Amino acid sequence: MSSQQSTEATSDETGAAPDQPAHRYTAALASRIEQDWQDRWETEGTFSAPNPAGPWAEPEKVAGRDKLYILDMFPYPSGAGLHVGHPLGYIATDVYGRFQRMCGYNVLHALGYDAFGLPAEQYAVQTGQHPRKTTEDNIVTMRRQLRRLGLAHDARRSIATTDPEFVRWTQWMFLRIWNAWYDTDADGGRGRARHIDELAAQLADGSRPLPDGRAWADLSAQERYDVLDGYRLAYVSEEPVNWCPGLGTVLSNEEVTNEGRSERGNFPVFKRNLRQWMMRITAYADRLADDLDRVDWPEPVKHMQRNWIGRSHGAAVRFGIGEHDVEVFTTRPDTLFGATFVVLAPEHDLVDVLVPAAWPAGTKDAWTGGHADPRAAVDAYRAQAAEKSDVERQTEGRDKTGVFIGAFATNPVNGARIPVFIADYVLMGYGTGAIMAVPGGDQRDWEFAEKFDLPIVRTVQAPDGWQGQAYAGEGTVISSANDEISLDGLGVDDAKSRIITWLEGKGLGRGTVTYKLRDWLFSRQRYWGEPFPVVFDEAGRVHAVPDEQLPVELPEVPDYSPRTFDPDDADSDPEPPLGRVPEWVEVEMDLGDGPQRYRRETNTMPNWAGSCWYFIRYLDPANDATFCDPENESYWMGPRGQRSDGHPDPGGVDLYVGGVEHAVLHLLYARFWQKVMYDLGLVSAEEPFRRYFSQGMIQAYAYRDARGQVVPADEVVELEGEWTWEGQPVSREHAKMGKSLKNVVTPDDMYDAYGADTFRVYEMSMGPLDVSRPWETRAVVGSLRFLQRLWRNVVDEDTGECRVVDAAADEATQRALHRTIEGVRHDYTGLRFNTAIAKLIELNNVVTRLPDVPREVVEPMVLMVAPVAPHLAEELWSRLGHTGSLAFEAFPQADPALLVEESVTCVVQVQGKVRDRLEVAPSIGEDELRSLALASARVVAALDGRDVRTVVVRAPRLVNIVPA
RNA sequence: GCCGGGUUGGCGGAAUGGCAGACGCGGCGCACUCAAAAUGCGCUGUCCGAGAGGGCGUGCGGGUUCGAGUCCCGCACCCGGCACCA
Repeated sequence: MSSQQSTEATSDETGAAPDQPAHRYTAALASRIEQDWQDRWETEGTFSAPNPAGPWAEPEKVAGRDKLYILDMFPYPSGAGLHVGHPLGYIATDVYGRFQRMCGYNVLHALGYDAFGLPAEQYAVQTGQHPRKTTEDNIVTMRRQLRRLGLAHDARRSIATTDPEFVRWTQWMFLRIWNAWYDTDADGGRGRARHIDELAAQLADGSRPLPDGRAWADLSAQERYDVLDGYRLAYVSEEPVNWCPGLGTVLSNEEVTNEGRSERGNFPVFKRNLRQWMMRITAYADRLADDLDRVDWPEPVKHMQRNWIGRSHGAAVRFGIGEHDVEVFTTRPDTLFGATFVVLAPEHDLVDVLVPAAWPAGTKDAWTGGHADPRAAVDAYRAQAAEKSDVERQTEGRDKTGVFIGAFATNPVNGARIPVFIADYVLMGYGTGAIMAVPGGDQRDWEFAEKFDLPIVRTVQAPDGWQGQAYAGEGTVISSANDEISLDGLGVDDAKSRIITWLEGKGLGRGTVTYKLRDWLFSRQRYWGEPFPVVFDEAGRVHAVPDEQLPVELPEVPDYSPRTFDPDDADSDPEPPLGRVPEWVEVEMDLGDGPQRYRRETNTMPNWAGSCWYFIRYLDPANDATFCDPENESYWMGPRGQRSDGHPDPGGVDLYVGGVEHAVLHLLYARFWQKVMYDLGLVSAEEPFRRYFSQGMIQAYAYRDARGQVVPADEVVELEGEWTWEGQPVSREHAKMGKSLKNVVTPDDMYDAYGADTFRVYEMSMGPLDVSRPWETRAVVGSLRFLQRLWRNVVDEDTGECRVVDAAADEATQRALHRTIEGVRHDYTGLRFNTAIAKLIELNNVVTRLPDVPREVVEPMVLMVAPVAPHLAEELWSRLGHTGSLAFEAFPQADPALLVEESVTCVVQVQGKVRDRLEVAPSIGEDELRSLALASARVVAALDGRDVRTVVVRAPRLVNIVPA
């Protein structure tokens, strides 16, 4: 802020610069007004939203009004505090909420904190400070910063995911999910989650057969447990993860370098199966994909979710390998005749069974990786593959690697004997972990075939002039026939269904649906998260902690870091921080069959857990009997009949605003969680977010000197188009705002130099809400000037008196006012705040030019400004003689009679180029306009004697004359 | 690599397939002032022209259309996500 402050600071200190008018709208005055109104809103409870039921029920305020539930993605309370990028979405939802409140809605808007997470834990590791302390301190700081923004939130509803009462219900919901299974037959085949006891009952009475055909009565307790466990929506399983013994933690792919080492510490990382909690989100794949049709979300975000779920129809085909079978998954069964080898994921179970003792005759040298026998080749290749991340393995264009495993498969359609490879471009996590390679139709297979000298057969006719290698497009099928079936001459789709029918008839395969979506890995080896509300008995079976004992709270630990191991010890097992507190882990409980010893789960839940349902808790945060009274839940989130497109409304939050970086994971997890709760009858909304809007990011410039060192952005000056710091030239780059880039600007800087209202107006006028843009402090003054001019139109700067007159406004001004009302309503409704503000500035500029300021114009203008600059508007509203807050005043309505224009400008083009403009009546007819245009001297000159071929008339705005 | 998005004056941006650059920042000029600041008024895409006026212009290459920033095809660059950062 240093560069601006020289002038602003003096006025701040003295209240007003010596020769400035006493009642000018300065940052100092703005701050006084803002804090006064914030105090008043707080004492009067202006923005406390009434509930229909429970302790905050105010039925008389709920009756007769529509409700509107507005939500922001809640922040992580970071120790770095807020920068000017964070409030963007909060301001936008606040403007929208204030606008809709003035339009008569009962608006609910609150903000909580997503307070579990790694940064507080890492800080704890470094300093020994308990994460709860750090987190609470940070929340206090953020609350203070946010209060100065003047957000119309119901502060009673602000909760943190770390609050014991919140954790209690998160754990309670986890147990409901654990105690549920997905009945794929329910609801006409759409499927629905049901209580696990209903499954046990079906298995017991025989209405649902056991997978292996045995009778329920014949099973041991352990066997019954295992069967049910295989159905639960939350389950424990061995899953491949990036295990880093040197750090003692599992890492995300992002934290693993291309060399297969940890980004932090540069330790080796091993791909290993570890025991993890999982959520069976895949059971919901179809509903998660289908129900996107029922929500009002940006199309690109729906697209990303559909791609993430990745539903594809294909076939599972059995290839015989000796006496074994391997099932491959393909989306292109029509290309089966072109399959010239089989590739398994290196981790595939069958590999060990299939590997022979020696290379078979005819093995090419290139296939062996230089190893003397297949076993050695496979082991070496697996070790190499284990060091790569999934992203890296799939990178196209990367040199294909793999090794022959010494076995041959039989292509079921033509009996061809084709070699079996393992290669890391095939992933265990997708399909069956095995593919039939069709180099003629798949570029990755083509590259592999070329490298390993394997045959290439085209089965789809590529278009004329095809220059590429593999052809994956539409076309006519060729070279695809045996004694029983021919696909030749068919299109791709027909060939697919024909071959699937044939495979099913022969028992060689079946049509399938597969998904890219994988089950959700739900456990973390961390301290600062929700403990799992379960215990394990001596047989390793899971038992729920009884509801009345919730929440299971985190114990104090001697050390917040996990146990670390010899960096090369791939076989070590993670020991999370909770594992180091034996007196917490070992517990004696009576779960119905007498006191017994149990072990607690030492993993914790991921950060996502709380964010899957926090918005439901806002509705009824003081309720200690249940997570939310059903009457409150259905009032704020319940479905409301049909959507305009005919789909049934799924219910949910009315407007959710947040960063597009959450467009896939957070939104998908929350949708899954919501659907489980819906299926179990716990909530009435089938989707959490009826409407979602993704906001852009505020970026900032960062500057580096010649050595590449970051220099403080606020000390960089522009000299003749060059950026310099202390006289040295520096380079500029687009970046995020962050301490390490020395380019942070905070809301507090803005409050001090301009006031909160100016800051709000600037953030909203920078551009459309969904577009990212760089922050530029020196442009903020434009918003201050706008508010100053508005202030000056109402208040005499010298006397402080109201200078508004009661005489009527002239007609042109009235027209301008009503055009503005119409436009601003439209823009606010569509979240186009930047253009709304532009229209308000234009209107204010019209008023500024008038000799007297008429009340009938300035009052609606103040009301229209109120959503973006609420404190200033409240102050002006009271100076205009009103008592009480304007928060519930009706938003102005345009008079249709004043919206029709007296005359319009008609553009006359010759061949699309503007040559003349005519002022005409809005009602002018086509023929009259055509004659007028053809008579124009400029048009005649532009035609330069050429004949007229066509005249396009779009009365009253445009005529386009096309010469011969 | 895969999925999604973007590219318009010196800068942020505006524009239901119909006047490109609303509004704001910055810059220039004028008024007020002893002066400066503040405020008000005017100009400000670019090139040619004294002017009237004209040529060119929305990342690059093509296409559709009476007419394209906007629609279609191809390309370049930048941003977001890729499942244990949140």
